[in-house]
Order: sequence, then structure tokens, then C-alpha cells
Amino acid sequence: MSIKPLSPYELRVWHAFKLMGEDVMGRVGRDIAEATGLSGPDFGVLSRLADCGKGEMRQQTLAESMGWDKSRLSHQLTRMQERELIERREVDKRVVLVVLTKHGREKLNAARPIHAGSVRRNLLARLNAEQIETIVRVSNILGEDD
Amino acid sequence: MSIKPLSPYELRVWHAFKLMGEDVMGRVGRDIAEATGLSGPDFGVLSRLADCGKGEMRQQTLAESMGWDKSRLSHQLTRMQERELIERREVDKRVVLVVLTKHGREKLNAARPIHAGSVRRNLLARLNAEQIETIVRVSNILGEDD
DNA sequence: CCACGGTAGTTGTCATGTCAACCACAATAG
DNA sequence: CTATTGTGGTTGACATGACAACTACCGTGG
Repeated sequence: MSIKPLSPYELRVWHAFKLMGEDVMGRVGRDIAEATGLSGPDFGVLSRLADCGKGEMRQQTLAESMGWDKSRLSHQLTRMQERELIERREVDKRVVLVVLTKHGREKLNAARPIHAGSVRRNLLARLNAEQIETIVRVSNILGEDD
Repeated sequence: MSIKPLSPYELRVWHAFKLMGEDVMGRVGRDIAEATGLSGPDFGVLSRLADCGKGEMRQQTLAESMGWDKSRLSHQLTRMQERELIERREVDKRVVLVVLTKHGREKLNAARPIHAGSVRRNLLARLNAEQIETIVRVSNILGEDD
């Protein structure tokens, strides 16, 4: 039994949806990178660490809290470790604590206001309250496993 | 003059926004890849070619129509050329036509229903008309240059 | 006719992501 | 006490993306 192709309207929706994310994320990422040298993912990891874990967190927990694959996080951390943004503290061969370094915390603090400004400029300030509410609701719906 | 940090609510919005896109795009991409071996970008290029250009299009035009950098497209096309999904036809040292191959068209046709199904399952069918309208409107707003 | 500026494409390099294979060890079943 | 299984993490290989440097050449101004 064949599946109907997407209608022009459905296609428009799909393209709109696709563009939306890439676009905004790109701008915010570039703003942060330009001002601080941190990439989007760098900033994501650092702020999770600071906010959820008071500066240290177990690797697996960190991965889950970001919706990342363990491998992805491992690679990312290796890169960040080389730049001394974080440290790995091996409690046990199966328990690794990820720890914010002094340098990492400084970078993070420098990046936060840039990030806040950019998110407001590129996202929050452009939408009205109702649209923002819808975004949040839609994100929750789409995030469900199913 | 200092910038206020994002409020918890603002943060929630930001995270919701970030997740939304990655999530859905990931699922649709995996569905297509699993069924046909085409990646998301592969599929994007092929369908643009077929829909906008009747199977052939100038490289630069193609890039613009997808909001891609010329370099990104060039790399992507090189990979696709190796797999015989497209051909490059050099009209002139500065004009390259990208052409769908027979094989590319077959793959595209095989992928279309998968794509349609996946987009419906992971996006369209989960939202009501109003939410979809908002998505489109928001995408337009956020896409503006500013 | 010539110099030159702009446009189209390619290439290299590096950061990021995905996937699968692998390693180490704790806990548990037998 | 083994053997097995599950969990946490690393690694290698490869696809993708961003960015800058480079090539080539058309068109225009002089």
C-alpha cells in the first residue's frame, strides 16, 4: 500500500522546520565562538557542568542530561581536555568524573552574557509570548519517544 | 553595561528549541538512511535537483536554494558523485551543471515515500493545525536577516 | 587590447557526529 | 568460585560542516 507524497503545504512546513533550527543555532554559535573561542558544543558542556553538577558530574550522567551518545561526549571531552577546559578524574575504570577547570570556568563566565544576549536577539525577542509557549509545547511533544 | 543572565524560563525555552530540531531531523534522517542508504543531505540535494531543476541545476543556484555554502555543496557533490548519485557537467570553467543520474533518480524515488512517512510520523501527525501554522510563521520570522 | 575585479568552484584542514568494535569491571546466576 | 551479562567508557574509521586560501575565467573600464 503506497504512501501519498508530501503535499506542497506539507513540504513547506518541513522546510520551514528544518531551516529554523539550523539558522538560529548557527547564529548563536557564531556569536559565542567569535567572542570567546568556544564552540556551541563546548558551551553546552561547560554550562551543563556548572548548572547541573556544581562543576563536576559523572560522564554518563552528563551525556544523558544533554541527550548525547556516550561516544559523542567522549570525543568532545577529549578535545576539551586538550584545551584545558575540563579534566577527567577517573574514580574507577567505570566511573569518570568530569570536572570544570579554572580556565573552563573563566571561559564559561565570559561566554554566558554573550550567549544570553545572542539567544535574546536571535530568538526570544523576535517572538511573542504565545509563540514561545507553542515552541515549548511542541518541543515536548516532538521529544516524546513513541 | 552588563547583560542579565537568562532566566530559568528563558533557559527552558532555549533548551526546548535546541532539542526540537536535532531530535526530529535525526529520526527522519535515520529512517531514510536505514531504508535506502541515503543520508539526510543526500536526500536534500536529490530532491532539490528533481523538484526545482527538473533533474539538473547549476551548482551555485542549487547551493542558494538550499541555503548552503558553495564549499559545503562542492564537498557533498564530490561524495555523491563517487556513489554515482549525480554527475557534474562542466559547461564552462565557471558554470557547472549538476545532473541527476539514473541511479540517483531511482534512489530518490525509493526514498520519497519513506521520507513522507517519516515526516508525517515524526512531525506533522503529532501537531495540530494551529501549532503547525505557528511553526511556519516562527520559522519565517527567525529566518529574517536582521 | 590589457589590467583587474568579481564570481564560480575546488581544495585542504580541522572540528564535529555517528557507528561499531572493543576493553574493563561489577554484579549476578549457576 | 567461575561464566555471563550489563554498564561505562574509549577508540578508529568515516561522513559531515565551516572556513580560508587558491584557481580560473568572464566582463568591464581604460
